[in-house]
Amino acid sequence: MYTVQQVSKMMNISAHTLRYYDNEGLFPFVSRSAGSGARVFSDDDLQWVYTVQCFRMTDMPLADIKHYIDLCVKGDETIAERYEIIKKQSGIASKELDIMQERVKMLEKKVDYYKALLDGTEGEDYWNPIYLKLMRCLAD
Amino acid sequence: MYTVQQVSKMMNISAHTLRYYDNEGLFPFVSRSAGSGARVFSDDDLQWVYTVQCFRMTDMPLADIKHYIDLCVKGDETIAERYEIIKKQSGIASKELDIMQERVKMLEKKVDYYKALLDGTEGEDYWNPIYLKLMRCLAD
DNA sequence: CGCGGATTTGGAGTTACTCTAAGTCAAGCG
DNA sequence: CGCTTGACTTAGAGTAACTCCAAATCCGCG
Repeated sequence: MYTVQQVSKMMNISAHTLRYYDNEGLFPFVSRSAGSGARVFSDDDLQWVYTVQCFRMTDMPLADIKHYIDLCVKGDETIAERYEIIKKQSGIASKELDIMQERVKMLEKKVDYYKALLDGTEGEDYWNPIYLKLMRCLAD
Repeated sequence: MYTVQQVSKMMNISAHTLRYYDNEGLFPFVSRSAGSGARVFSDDDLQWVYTVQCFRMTDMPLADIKHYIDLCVKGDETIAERYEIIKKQSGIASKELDIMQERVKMLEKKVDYYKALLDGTEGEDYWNPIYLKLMRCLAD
């Protein structure tokens, strides 16, 4: 069992945001401590936190995530709809990942370029080859 | 030369956002058409758009991006500071990329699991192995 | 010359945090 | 036992980055 603070550190998310998510109904099973009513996260609850993080990664709206979680709570008759949601989101995420990979590569090229400049060894122009790649990548 | 709308399609960013960025001073060299004052993007300007996208990817604040761009405009005496900014951001981006890769993998596991459920072939539990990986990944 | 379509602007609205303030509770210590 | 410290609670204000809307302007075509 974990406090908000512990989950915050473990999952790399602010305690504020965890409470906010809980208030929005994104953690349907988080219980409370007897005395002060402090949130108590179980190991299973960590799975919910991680699921929300996976969905949020690609800027899926909280309202849509809440809809998914409500479906989970409802039971087995919602499995088909949940499947569609996850499949769609997985596709979006995979595309975003490709774009992110390109951009990280670009940043690394930029680092190399500047490093060469500072060393006085006049690095090669990093723009042209990347530019072409970029246009190809975005022409879909 | 491109209009806001064309750049929007090419770079996969909304026309609204492009104007917003320009108003915030993130595109220092975008010129305007003679009559109506419409924005005119050159090929070089596309590089600025892409640079902003690379930085924004990891939620770098617009104010910080503007600072970097102001440094670029200032000239060669700011190269050392620009190098530090890009190096730092590149590191952040690379770490984020790793996290994103984990999460995309998780979503794909989830898709497989649901697909097996729907096919009636009762897929294996996807949580435990991923859970361990997650804890290892986030324990740094 | 007038109309459609795209652009401009300023400003209002929205989402998802992010923080502040005021209060509650439990543990440790003289 | 009472006090302090620190982590928790809530409601609500504030912020960043869009996101959209309304009204005005401009360009090309019939």
